[in-house]
Amino acid sequence: MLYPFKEIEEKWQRYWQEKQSFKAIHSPDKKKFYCLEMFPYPSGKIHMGHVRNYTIGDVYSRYKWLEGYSVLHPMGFDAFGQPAENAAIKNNTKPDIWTHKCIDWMKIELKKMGFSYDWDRELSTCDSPYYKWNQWIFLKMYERGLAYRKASNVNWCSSCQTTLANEEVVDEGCWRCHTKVKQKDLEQWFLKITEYKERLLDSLKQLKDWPSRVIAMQSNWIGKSQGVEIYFRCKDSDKEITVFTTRVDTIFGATYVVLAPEHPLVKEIIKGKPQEKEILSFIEKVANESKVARVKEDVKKEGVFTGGYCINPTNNEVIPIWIADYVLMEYGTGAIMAVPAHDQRDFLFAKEHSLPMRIVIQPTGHPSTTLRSGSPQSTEQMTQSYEGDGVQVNSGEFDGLPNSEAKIKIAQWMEAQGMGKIVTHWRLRDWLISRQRYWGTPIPMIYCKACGVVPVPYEDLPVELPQDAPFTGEGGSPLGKVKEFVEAPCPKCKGNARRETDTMATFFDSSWYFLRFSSPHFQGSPFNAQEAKYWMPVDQYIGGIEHAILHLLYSRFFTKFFKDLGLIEFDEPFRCLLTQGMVLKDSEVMSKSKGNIVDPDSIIKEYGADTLRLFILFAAPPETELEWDERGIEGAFKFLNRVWRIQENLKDNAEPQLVRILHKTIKKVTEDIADFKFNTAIAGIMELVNAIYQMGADKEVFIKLVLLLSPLVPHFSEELWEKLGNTESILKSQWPNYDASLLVEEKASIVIQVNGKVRSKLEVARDIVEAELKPLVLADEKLKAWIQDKPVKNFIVIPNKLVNIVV
RNA sequence: GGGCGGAUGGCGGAAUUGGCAUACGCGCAAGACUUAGGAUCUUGUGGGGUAACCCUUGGAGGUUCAACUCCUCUUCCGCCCACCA
Repeated sequence: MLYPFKEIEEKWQRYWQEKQSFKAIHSPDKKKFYCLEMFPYPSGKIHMGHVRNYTIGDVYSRYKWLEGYSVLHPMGFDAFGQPAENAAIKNNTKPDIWTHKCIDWMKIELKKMGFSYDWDRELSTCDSPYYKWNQWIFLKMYERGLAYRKASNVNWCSSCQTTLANEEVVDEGCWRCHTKVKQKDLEQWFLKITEYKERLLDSLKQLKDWPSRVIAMQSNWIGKSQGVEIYFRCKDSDKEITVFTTRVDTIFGATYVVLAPEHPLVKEIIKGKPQEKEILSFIEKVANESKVARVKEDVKKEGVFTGGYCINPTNNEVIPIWIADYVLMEYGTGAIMAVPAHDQRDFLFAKEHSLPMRIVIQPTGHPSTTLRSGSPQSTEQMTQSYEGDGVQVNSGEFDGLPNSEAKIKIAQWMEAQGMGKIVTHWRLRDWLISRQRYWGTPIPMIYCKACGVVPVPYEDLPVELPQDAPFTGEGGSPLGKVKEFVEAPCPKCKGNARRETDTMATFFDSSWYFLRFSSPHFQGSPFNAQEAKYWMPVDQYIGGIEHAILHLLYSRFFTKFFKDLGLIEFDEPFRCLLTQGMVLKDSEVMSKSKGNIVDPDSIIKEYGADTLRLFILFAAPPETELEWDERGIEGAFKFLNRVWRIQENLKDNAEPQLVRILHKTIKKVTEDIADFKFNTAIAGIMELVNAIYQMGADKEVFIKLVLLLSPLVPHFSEELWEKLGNTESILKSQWPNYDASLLVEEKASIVIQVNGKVRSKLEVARDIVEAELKPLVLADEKLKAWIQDKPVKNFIVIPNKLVNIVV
């Protein structure tokens, strides 16, 4: 009764493997399509998120195969990283062995889903033929000054015993284990991604087929803001305080200056002042505060007066210098000019400490502005700051100008007078890649007492990761404890030297793997330029939104770097991007801690991979969250059985009406799959199946139905395809075309509205002219009651669709 | 606070971009077949009303012959960024 999914799936998985059905072939005469899903971390088990991600990519790849493209659809493993070390400690094994075992398990599960990967191109980032090129890339970056070492205050996770990039700090905690991050000084390797900031921002414009929110997130992360740096001379010394502002139009309203507590000038300013002691204790207090607490909105802005004064260069006014916790050393210059009348934080602070304020932007007469701002005429009346637009007042020669105009004029004037400088500020920081971990790519550098920092020569690559290292889980780089690794001759003077014992952040590994897939076994360079030229860029990239910033930004950075090396001619790696939604159960993310995980393997056992694929595709559009529903799985399974039974009752000839529906379905499914609307594509196929149950299908219709299903439920379709008498795989067939002439019906069903409400329907000849249609409509009995004897004011006709009679 | 995205039956979700709201599936109900049904097939299924009809896409207005779709205001939810100067 039920279709034998188990035998079918095993049979076709074996067939595809034996026939190498998904081998990507570089054929210059054919259009290529590179479909890539973000490769997984080999934890050993695939979860529903993987299943969803990879099913989407698989359907698209198979569809492209049938459309005649030469398809590259590879899979690999992002295999370096901490869990392998933790597992090594816990299970007393080696990270290498543990990881490869996990990869093997995962491959078995991926194969059980019937994904169309070219397994000959498989790669793992933890294998030296791959990470050798990480080292090569690092050396190239070093040569060009893009990799550099710097002692710096770094984010430190005491649980993972490692440094973290700013991007890896989430809510002040480690992105992996959520332990609170501390600050620590260490010599670290950085990549100068900031050198590419303008290009990374500008070429976002090229990415027309990326989700707009990913573009926005990247753009915010790069954080370009234009403004002016203003120099405030201190009153009693030759020191200068530089502040950054994006609102230079409010400069005449600056009534005090605020420094971050950590600002280097603070100590000098307060020296010898009566308040010195009090201020130092305030600074201490802020330093001990967690950043989370400091940033909390409801917390009062705290600050103290330094006793010092400085001079506003635009009007020579002497204004006090304060210190406050709401000014951050990490942003801008660590100092601000405070304009309480036009900045809400400054406003609250000024009220609290009875500091003066001055209005310099007066809302214009425009009612909406006035109403919303409350348009106070004096500072006493103000209950909040006014941050909107208006005209300049109390601003010297700039009075009367609209502030948007004044902003530019004041900036230019100040620059000309040497009071300040027009600058562009960026939020993007250089990328810290050093990790005090074992399971990663060794950074190919040697420290020699005589020669200093010496790069490992290219011919000595790879610097292999030693098999054995002590894992205690306690501080420092495990590699530092492996004597044979650490001790190395200096490449320059051949004297005794030490290797770098830190490894690279794993985001390095994943920043170029998509290029390696074009020629995964190539020996001469990270990838074969000819192959990359044919296959790249990735035509469709699919993965989770959680990688919207880091992974995608780094990959874009590396691609631009490769272009600068002359290895490729494009500078954006991913043409189209799809970010799939998460899989939820009971409206919550599936996770171990919540204990609501549904194991794909158990679903495959009970219903088969095709049913799982079909459910996941049908339950929601790919970009939205997907609510797991056991009954939905059963529905998908029932549908496949319903299709399976059709073959038992094929007729000799299909009715013309069914053929018409078939062609409509082909059109719909083609368009929907091309647009990733798998849910409606499947709904369309279900309608066709319902029509077949009504009218009965012949073999021709059934063949087309199976073809339409084949990207979605491949094993099922291959089996039916074979039963239909085909001797070759359905993959060798072609995506069906539809006959446009069959889509046009002879009759048109017209909806008739009276005053915009549907009152009747009418079957008329297609493309009937209005003159003929009108009397037919007006003769309709059902309309009589609605029209009565009222005069027809308007008679609106939408051809072949609708008539609206206005009375 | 800033940015982006949402809100449609009991549930997941459709709606050719301004033209029949609720396609398709789940669920539910009835019937057929059956020794049996948690299988299969058929039919029904937004709400109210005996009915004619009326109401319905978070809420309030507006534009239009016609609004889930466009505009204004508003409420709630999700995600990302954030004392960003």
